[in-house]
Amino acid sequence: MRYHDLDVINEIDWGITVDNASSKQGGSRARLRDIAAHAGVHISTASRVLNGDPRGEVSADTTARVLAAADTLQYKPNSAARNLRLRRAGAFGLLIPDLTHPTYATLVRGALQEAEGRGLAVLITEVPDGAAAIGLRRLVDDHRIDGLLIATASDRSAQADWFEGHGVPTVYVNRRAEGKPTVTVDDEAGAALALRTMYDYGHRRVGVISGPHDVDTARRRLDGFISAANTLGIPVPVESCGEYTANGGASALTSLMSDPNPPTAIFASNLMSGIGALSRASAHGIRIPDELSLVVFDDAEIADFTVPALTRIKMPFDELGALAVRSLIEVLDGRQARDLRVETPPQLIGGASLGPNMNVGMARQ
Amino acid sequence: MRYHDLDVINEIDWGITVDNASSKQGGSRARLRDIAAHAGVHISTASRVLNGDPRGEVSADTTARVLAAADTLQYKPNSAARNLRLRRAGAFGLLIPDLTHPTYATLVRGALQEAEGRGLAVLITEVPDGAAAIGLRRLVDDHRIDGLLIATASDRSAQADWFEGHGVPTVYVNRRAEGKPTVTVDDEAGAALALRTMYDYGHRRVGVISGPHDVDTARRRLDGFISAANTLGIPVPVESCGEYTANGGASALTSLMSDPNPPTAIFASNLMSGIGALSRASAHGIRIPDELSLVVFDDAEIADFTVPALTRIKMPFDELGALAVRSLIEVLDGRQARDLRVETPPQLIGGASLGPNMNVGMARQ
DNA sequence: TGGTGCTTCCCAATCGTTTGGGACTCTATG
DNA sequence: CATAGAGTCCCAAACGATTGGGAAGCACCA
Repeated sequence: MRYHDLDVINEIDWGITVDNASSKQGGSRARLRDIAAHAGVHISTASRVLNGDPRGEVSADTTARVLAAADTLQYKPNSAARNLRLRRAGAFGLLIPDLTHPTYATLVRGALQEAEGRGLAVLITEVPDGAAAIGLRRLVDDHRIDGLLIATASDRSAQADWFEGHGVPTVYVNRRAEGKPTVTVDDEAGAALALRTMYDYGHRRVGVISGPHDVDTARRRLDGFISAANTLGIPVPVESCGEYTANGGASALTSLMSDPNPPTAIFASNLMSGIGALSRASAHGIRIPDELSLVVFDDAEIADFTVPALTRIKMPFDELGALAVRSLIEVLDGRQARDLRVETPPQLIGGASLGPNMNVGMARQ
Repeated sequence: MRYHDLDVINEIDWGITVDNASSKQGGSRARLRDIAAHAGVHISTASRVLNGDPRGEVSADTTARVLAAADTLQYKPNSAARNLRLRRAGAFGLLIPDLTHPTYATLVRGALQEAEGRGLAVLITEVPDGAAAIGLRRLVDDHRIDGLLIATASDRSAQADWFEGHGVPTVYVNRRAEGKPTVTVDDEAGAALALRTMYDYGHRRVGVISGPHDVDTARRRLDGFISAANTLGIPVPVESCGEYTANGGASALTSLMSDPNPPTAIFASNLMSGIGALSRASAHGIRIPDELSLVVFDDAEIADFTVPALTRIKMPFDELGALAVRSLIEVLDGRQARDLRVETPPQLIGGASLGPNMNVGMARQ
């Protein structure tokens, strides 16, 4: 009876007067029937020209008339009707672990824009790592989404099983997953860029604040960092496993700097842990970048306003979101898209947390 | 032909084999028809019991049978079909200016949770202030949303006209608007809390970094701050109009501190401008909180990891999002909801950027 | 017997599209 | 002149739900 009784809904009635009697410009939207009448053709013919039917057996003349009618009447197909007939939803789900993280926000932005351009809706759902995605399940149950973008890097998000069990086409975003379509950025290259930049500044003893080992991005960033170090022939970086959180970064920094032979530069493999590390360094009275250089993975406006501003690696997460949408579309089209990667190279953003290695003795170690 | 040709779509075919012949547990979902058959009643009867039809003329026995059938077959109504019949979308649009701002993320989170609990979808759209909401317009054109939540505080977002012209029920979130349903938090109380706290710490000469005057929240926070100052009988705060951005906050701080008689405490009326101010203070060599206290409006994880951590006013933005959804539902139900306000009081979060006024001479001014 | 009133359920139209299967009009060809 | 084959377009059945309007069954009463 009332709108909000969604499970008990019978009638809805708000302002929008629906003029049933072949209304043209009247209160309501033009239906296909209207434009068919206006063009003097059958409704199915109208549908065919509007959809570019593959049979393509409608004359140029009628095509023009229908198009003109659709234009003057400002016809917009009713997506509910179309979706019903087509047995689809015209929407994707997008699962992210945390809305407040700027990195995910950027990804979401990219996905939204790409989807918008294709007339697709994106239903965003926030599901903290380890939590059950009940809201998302409901979306699936209600046939509200055709496919799912899972942008959670953690292996321990048990979501996947349920959705696969229900036959929801899925693309994994920002992580690799065995035998499943994935979309990633070049995390290895980003981490390698961080290391090479540190190297160029004379740092030879470097540390890395890694993320949890059950998080795919954390593994790949660590790999990229270490193998770049190997390539340049500097000692294996000392690692401390953070939690991809500010607190994790903070305690990781303490841990790294309590080494008898501490690093002169540290790479934090995500933004929040980098911010936490910066904060903790300040608490320890470690001056950055004079005594310790810091480079963080990920970029956000905030990084320009820490003290000092963070030197950072900017990854194309907006493109990642967009590519994810395209990839899911391909999956839905039946094309087996596998591991896609955004090829836009990582970008070093200046900041002021990276400086030359002052510890000359170390430089030649 | 292919999924992505949304304007040219004819057929869709991915894995999900649809078993047309009265499938029960078969590949596809159970339809209403299936549970009707299973319960041995007509489809309309099934619909009536499942929806709690107001006519209420179905016997207890059949009711039980239908319910049982729906349970065993795990019936979930097809939302496209229901929406078509009901001439609605079962979804709201949510317009926010910037996804990466944690404040909006919190609001979004609250709205999502509330909507999820009611079986509603929320389509989030990011529209920077001053930009055209083309994506959102498309959602309206496609009948994809029943109503709209506009969470942009800026007056100069010209969106509203178009949507009102198209008869889209709208609720304004986080701002007041003449003659329109709005939902807000108690910005005045938050700002007043900031001032009273500063006062308690002995500050008498205070400054405020305000937001743009054409932004409603900025006006209300400034009002709350100033009138609290009046109440306590301390001089009218010096104001500098920022831009609600870090850069704006930074230059506002410079401006305030270049006063011959600078404030001993500053209130930044949003998070980013506060962070910008903090950064700039550091650049000026102003020690916080020893030489200058800083209290910011809004809360986010990041505020705990600036140096020093920010003393801040936390507002219930998640509740705001939830209330906004409820308000829009009321509007759709025809009830004229006007200016709602989340009554949860603002909360002061410690941090370390507020300290006692060291400038004793000023304290008694 | 026939009429009235309840209770309980079924019928069928409808929401707005898409699409396989004809039906009709030409023109070309044997 | 009959027939075939294009070229166009219309018909009608879906997609899966909701709902006003009966219809059937039964009890009651005159």
